[in-house]
Amino acid sequence: MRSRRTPQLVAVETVLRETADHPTAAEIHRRVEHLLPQVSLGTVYRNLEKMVRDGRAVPVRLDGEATRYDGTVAVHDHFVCRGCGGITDLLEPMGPRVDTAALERAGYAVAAHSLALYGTCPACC
Amino acid sequence: MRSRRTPQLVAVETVLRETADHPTAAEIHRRVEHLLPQVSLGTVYRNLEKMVRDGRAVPVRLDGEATRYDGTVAVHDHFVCRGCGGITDLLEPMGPRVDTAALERAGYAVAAHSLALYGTCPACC
DNA sequence: CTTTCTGCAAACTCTTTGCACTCGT
DNA sequence: ACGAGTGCAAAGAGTTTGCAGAAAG
Repeated sequence: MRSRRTPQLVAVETVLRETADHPTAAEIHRRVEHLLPQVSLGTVYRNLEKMVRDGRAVPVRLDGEATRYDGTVAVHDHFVCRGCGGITDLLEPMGPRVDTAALERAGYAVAAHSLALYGTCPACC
Repeated sequence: MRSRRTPQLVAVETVLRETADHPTAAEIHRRVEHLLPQVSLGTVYRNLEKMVRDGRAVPVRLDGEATRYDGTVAVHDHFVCRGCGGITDLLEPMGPRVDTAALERAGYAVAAHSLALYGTCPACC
């Protein structure tokens, strides 16, 4: 037996898949309670952790806030609007180009990166 | 009276200025205790916070770890080695180029960014 | 049936804060 | 001497974990 598809796991997956924002564990818990009233926060954390391990969710850590979870699994960056607080996924081809040529030339092997851009989004003028 | 130059503040500044690594508040506390044996962790936090407000230190948040503090105040990025765990400041001209042209064209105003690169440093081959 | 998963609550880590006292200026 | 700063210890926020019972396969 490897992994069980419990209603709690399904509910967390559903919530994360059906949202465009980047909810924290507490926010996900609140939304899951809608479907499964007695779900515990600990279980939400355990299922999020499992989804991250399985590559079905991505934890996003910004500033001094709690960890947020992203259902968009493809490699991408984030834009954080200082006006509305919204977090936008930056996927290709809109995403920024990160050029690490100088670094690689110096002997660093770059395997991944984590990039958040801060500023004002079009809606916040 | 605006701001006092207490021995505790001076000690935190000294520790942060004289280190190349990126210590956490707890590590800074341990090193400061060397100079001022009875310093409290709360005071270290308060002085770090003050230095950050004054632009004399930069908080660095990576992964799931505690906040680290960087005495290098110039805008720069970080490289985190998965081999040795070391964190390297990436200053010009070695730092990566982040090209946000596509984003700006779409109406986003980018004011700042936070970028960490992960991989293997030259020393860890 | 077995083993993973759950709910609950306590524990843990990191950080902040209230209070009375201290000490720069 | 006055108020910013300090030590201490308690409180907060976020996250993890031990345990006994529930339930998926």
